[in-house]
Amino acid sequence: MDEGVRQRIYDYFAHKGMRRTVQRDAIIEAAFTTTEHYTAEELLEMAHKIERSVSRATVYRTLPLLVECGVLKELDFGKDHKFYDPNYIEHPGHNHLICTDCSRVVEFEDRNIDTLEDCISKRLGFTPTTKILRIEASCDELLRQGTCANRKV
Amino acid sequence: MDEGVRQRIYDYFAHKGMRRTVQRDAIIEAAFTTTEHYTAEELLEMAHKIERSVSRATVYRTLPLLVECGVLKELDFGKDHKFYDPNYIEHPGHNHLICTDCSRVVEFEDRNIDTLEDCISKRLGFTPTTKILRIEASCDELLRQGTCANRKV
DNA sequence: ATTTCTGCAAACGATTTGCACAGGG
DNA sequence: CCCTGTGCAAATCGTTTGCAGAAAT
Repeated sequence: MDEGVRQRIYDYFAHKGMRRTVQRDAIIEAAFTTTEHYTAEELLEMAHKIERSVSRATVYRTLPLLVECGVLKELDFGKDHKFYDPNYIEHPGHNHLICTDCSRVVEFEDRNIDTLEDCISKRLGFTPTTKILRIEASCDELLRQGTCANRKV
Repeated sequence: MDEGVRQRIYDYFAHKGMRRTVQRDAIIEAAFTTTEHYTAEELLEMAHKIERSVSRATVYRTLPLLVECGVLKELDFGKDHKFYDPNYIEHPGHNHLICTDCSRVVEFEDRNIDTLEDCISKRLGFTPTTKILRIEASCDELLRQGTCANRKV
């Protein structure tokens, strides 16, 4: 995982008078050795492989801290459970397109959308702090060829 | 409430072989006599004033039907509970800006955003079905004058 | 020694569901 | 009559929390 991120987390924890523990280390390690989105449950599973003593409670207690500290982004896909996105630090402005056919999530950035969002906010008398754009869409390839290759972009 | 909406709901219900009941009538009435967003619990409270016999279960059973039928939109503000938006039929493309200072929700439409979202989707090889844009923002007026008038736009 | 952390299991809160009865067609 | 709709209360499920012991500083 990126050492800058690790340092940022430790600094944040230290700043809050929080201690370093094997459980938290394992959770942090697990949280940033993937670029995929995950749920709390999935993170527990990943952290558990690194350190057997990690419990569900500690995962749930650590996740909000990572979000607070700005290294992890909480996502709301309209499902019952939340998702967490470790790619947020590298691509802070990225958005999500979810394929309604295969549930694949495509991340994308667009400077024009960003600018437009800022303009609209300003016009309404606000300064944006968080902008969430989620597009649900059907796969054109599936429509044309009857098969969704689930290809990486 | 709008009679076209009412008719659309009854047609949809009839089409599904569903019956008309005082409880559902009360829920529908309550759902469209406001232009505000509400939670299932709040809708129960409103429907309850119209017809005392409406129960929580029936509200929860009716809400998805109204969403399915396209007259109500389910919103995800990242809170624990869902919100429902009765303004969706009149302004299908509208988006939400949430004030982080006073929690007020401002609805807005923007043709440029719409077009841009379609273009991006196409470029990625998809056809958008649902586009959700949510902006969280701080109030400029509050910043300048130290007070947020919570004014209507 | 002092304070934060931990796992466990119980609690939580919004939503869903099984059931037996009520009521629309 | 038949079949759908209902309220109630219990169940569900992701997440949170109280607690007593464990570990970090």
